[in-house]
Amino acid sequence: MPDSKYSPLPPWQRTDYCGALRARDEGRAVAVLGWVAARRDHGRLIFIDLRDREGIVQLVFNPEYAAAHDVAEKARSEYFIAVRGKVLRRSEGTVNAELPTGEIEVAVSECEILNTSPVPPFPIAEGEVAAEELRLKNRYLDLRRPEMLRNMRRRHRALKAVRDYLDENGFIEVETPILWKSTPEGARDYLVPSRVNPGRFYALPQSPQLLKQLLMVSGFDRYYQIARCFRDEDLRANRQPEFTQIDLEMTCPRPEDVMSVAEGMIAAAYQATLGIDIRPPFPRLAYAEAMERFGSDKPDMRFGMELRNLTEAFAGTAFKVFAEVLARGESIYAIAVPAEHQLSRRELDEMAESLRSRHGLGLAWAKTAQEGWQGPVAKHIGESEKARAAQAMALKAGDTLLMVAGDANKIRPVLGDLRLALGQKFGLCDAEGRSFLWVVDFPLFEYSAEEKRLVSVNHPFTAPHPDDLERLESEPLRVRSLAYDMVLNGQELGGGSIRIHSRELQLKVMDLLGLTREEALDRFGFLLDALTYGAPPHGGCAFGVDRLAMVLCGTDSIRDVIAFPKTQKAVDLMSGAPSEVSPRQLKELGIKVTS
RNA sequence: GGGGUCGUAGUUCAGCCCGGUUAGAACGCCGGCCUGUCACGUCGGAAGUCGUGGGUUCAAAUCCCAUCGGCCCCGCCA
Repeated sequence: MPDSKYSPLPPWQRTDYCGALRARDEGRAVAVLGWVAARRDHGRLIFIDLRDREGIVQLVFNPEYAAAHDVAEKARSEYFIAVRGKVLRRSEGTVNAELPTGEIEVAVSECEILNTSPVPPFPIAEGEVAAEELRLKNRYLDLRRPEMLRNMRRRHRALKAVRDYLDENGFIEVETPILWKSTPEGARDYLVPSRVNPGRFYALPQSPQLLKQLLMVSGFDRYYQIARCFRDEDLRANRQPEFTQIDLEMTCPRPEDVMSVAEGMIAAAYQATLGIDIRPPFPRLAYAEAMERFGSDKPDMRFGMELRNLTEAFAGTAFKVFAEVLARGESIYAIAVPAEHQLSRRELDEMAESLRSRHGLGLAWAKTAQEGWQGPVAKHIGESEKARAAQAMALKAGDTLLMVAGDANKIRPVLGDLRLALGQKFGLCDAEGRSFLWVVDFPLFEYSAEEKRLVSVNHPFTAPHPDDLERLESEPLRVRSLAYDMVLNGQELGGGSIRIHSRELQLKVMDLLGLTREEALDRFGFLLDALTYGAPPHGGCAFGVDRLAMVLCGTDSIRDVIAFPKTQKAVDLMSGAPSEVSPRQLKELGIKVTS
């Protein structure tokens, strides 16, 4: 008698998923197949909780069916078994209200073990979380856990909704190459050697940016793709070397048109996954205002504690530290911690020390009270300045004022980080809160001190704001772009821009970025040529699928929404990738490994 | 490249500061008993390279150094 374990075909087909059985199925003869989640052996009566992707159902093995009962005695956790039996309504008092299937059970008449299992390296159950290293080494088991299955299904639902939405709005899904051209600007590329062209390399795309622009030149009018993107940079809790973007592009849109499509898309994803009704349009906030009020281009607006500019309030101050900064034409910004959230002297000192060591900035703090300001700097600050500051900040007695002096572009982000840290510390961020917004009017360029040249804030193909075109050469740093980022709770979900569709303007921007004509033609000649052939105005956006899935699943780790993620050292613990390859493979590729 | 943190039965963790008994607990696992459990119960049992290497010491899970790995962060991510 051959062991059923070796038969590639199950003895019978399932009629129902375990987790889908309900009281309405009472009396039906059913067949279910699944994994043993738990076994309770009462000697004569045996109960097995059988799990499949839809949930758990209780099986009852009665000694009357001796053969099935014998098999059940041998069954262990995570064995894969097939049973046939009858759905029975549970008697009064044995109903399990915790389970969706708890009103019924399957009385088993036939049972076969289709495969056995060693004791799993960690429990496969709701609410049990093992060390992540173990989970990643045994990812196929980790994915058996209901939470992970739920996350992956929610991700699927979101993408399905996005696809349906974009299809309904006339977008055509087009696949673009994974093996493509290295365009060294931005993140490091993953390179793939070409055997047929020794010494040459493909690059995996950091995004399909240029390809989708070319599709607009081709006349697709509206394109989208669920695109895998690759960036060889260090990993973070929300960053993997390969990730997925919803990439879309349209012909002749205004920024509002792209934003409106994106809002509808996100709303569709929320509706499909969580049944939550998101109501666009989202507020628009200019970059300059975001920096001024929140010290961030992706502000978390679930709470206040906004930055205020106190430069005016301290004009003519006798406080030396501030006076020196003001003399240099720099600024003083502050945030006020409301009286209901008190910081200890020690916490304030630690905060100051952290600012000093990480940014070389001093923190001037003062606690306000009826009898005046308290703190190390209080006595150096004049009463009229205090009054002006109090008015500017709308201070109440008991508030703590945190002030930083220096170059506005440097200190505002520092205060912005401080604001976020305090918001977290005091639990001001409502976990259920959803604060969507668009940040618009980004600058086109910023100055890179490291490279001593202008660099693109977004990417080199972003169109300048038409109102600022005449400043392009004279004051490039004051030119805004037609770019927009969607921000949710302080995290960038996606962003995009209207692109440059004129060869001349594109060459001018590349020139300002320090690219020579030759370099521009060498790297981007195909794009520049394409633009000459009646390229229509176009623009679009890209959204991070993984980050969206994180938000929808309520997790802080991107690895919880990716089936087979990599560790912080970019290793796949399950397969061992990246691994060494044979000398023969290397030789064929003309590659010599030197380290 | 840098900073922080964790690594002890299959699992989750305690023990580490202040070195000294046979390294403990819970869950899981194995065996016996058990016909209404669902975290079944009950009786018994097995189970450890204290990440690895070196050093200090009469003696190291414990102190020191190095190293490997997981995680978080800075740099990096147009």
